Amino acid sequence: MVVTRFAPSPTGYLHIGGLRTALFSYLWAKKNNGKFLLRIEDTDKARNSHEAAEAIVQAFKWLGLEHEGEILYQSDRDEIYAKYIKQLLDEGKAYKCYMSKEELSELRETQMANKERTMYDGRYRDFDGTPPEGVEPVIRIKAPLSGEIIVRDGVKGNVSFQAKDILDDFVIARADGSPTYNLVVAIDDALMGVNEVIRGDDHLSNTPKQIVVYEALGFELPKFYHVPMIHNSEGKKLSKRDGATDVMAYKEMGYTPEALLNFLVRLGWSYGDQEIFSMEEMQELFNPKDINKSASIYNTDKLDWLSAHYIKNASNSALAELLTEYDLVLTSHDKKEILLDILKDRAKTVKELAVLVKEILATPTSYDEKAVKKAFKEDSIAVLNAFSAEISASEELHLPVDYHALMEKVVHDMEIGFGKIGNPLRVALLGKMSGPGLDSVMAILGKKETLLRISNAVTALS
RNA sequence: GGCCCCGUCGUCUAGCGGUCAGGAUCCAUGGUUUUCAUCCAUGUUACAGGAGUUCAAUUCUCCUCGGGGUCACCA
Repeated sequence: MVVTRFAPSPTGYLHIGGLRTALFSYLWAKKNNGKFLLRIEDTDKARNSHEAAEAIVQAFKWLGLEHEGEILYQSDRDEIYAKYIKQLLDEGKAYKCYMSKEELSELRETQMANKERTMYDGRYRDFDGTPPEGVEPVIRIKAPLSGEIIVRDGVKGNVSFQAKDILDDFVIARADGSPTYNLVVAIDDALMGVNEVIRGDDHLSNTPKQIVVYEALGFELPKFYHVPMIHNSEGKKLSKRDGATDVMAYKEMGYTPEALLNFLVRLGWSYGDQEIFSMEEMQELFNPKDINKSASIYNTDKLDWLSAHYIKNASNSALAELLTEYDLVLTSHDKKEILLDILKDRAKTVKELAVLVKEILATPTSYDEKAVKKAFKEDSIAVLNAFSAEISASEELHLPVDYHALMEKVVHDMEIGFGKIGNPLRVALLGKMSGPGLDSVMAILGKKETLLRISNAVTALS
């Protein structure tokens, strides 16, 4: 069984990059009928992690991603870590180091002055004398100091590190006894049964250290997949400074989960030439072996296109449901079907759709100056009045075709081009030059409102 | 700086020794439309550079260059 996890450190909200690795992990678990777990990495107790976890859960909920079981908090697991620290100590695989912070930084300075790699020198590795007074020891693990560590990575291939280049006896427990990251990830992943780790490739260089922990503890190594970073337009790691990185901001902007997820799944992953993926297809087709090796730049052009695509292809009832978020409760009285039919291929986001709906439903209170200038010629008032008269005289006006017939009649009777009625009528009905088909607009507005808008315009623009 | 990763159109990507280097997006043009949007069609734009290996390299190897990540008693 494939068990994956998402293990954010609590930064307050779910980040767009975090969401992508979460999505990859989720999809891979689902594809294999496995489990997708959630763990909060809050060994730093200063932060309010439960609030952050709540924000993450909210975002997952919006997106329809579900994690299995309870959320694990590392801050609740001190005894577990303590137990393993003790085990390593007892087995002689870790030891207490009494080096003070001052001594440590002194060592670093010397090493830097000599242009050497800064590393712990192992001075307490085999210490059995009397510890110095007044120093609370940290606990360091005995790391191999020579040889090779190979990270077998499903994305990058086998990456080999030389122990002498990167390792030293790193700290696994601070002076206050609290465990450090490289220890707890290994322990938690092992204990949670996580056997496929999908995470950002900024963790690749940490992986050898975690392998040291896995091996010291006798745990089986998971399969690693290190997915490339998402960069900003400057080519740097995407950060909070880069604008909309909070996933929930996309909800605010009017994007739907299906659009956002589809956008994200194609960032760094591909399946031939396919661009559109439903949630079902993602679960069916996703495979981490197809993840790209290189970083990608965050650019939301395609998100807009996808979002427009999904709105265009959504059912009217689904759209109406989405619109309730914008205080729009459409009833059949608003000719909901016609309204959404003509508007849904004009909006990139639900938010835009809401604006378009409101614009049509609201009686214009002003007329765009340029549009008036362009659309209103000498005979425009006469044409509008003639059209008005036709409407008033008609009993059965329901469908767009009914109104269209009247427009054609006026065009024919007055021997004018279609533009002669279309342009001024558009300004009268909508206050501007652009918009959906007028016959549909009038069918939505109904006879009474149509007449009102025409007479308003005639009065205002005569 | 050490170590590690990466390098195909502006962007997301396909490619896994022989392709007119494909798709999508963006942009531009044309068509459809009374307008705008949609839609359709067309077009511009890419293998970072240099050595090898090979009959043949975008593809394999090495070097250079460029970008990124990481080097904590942060995660």
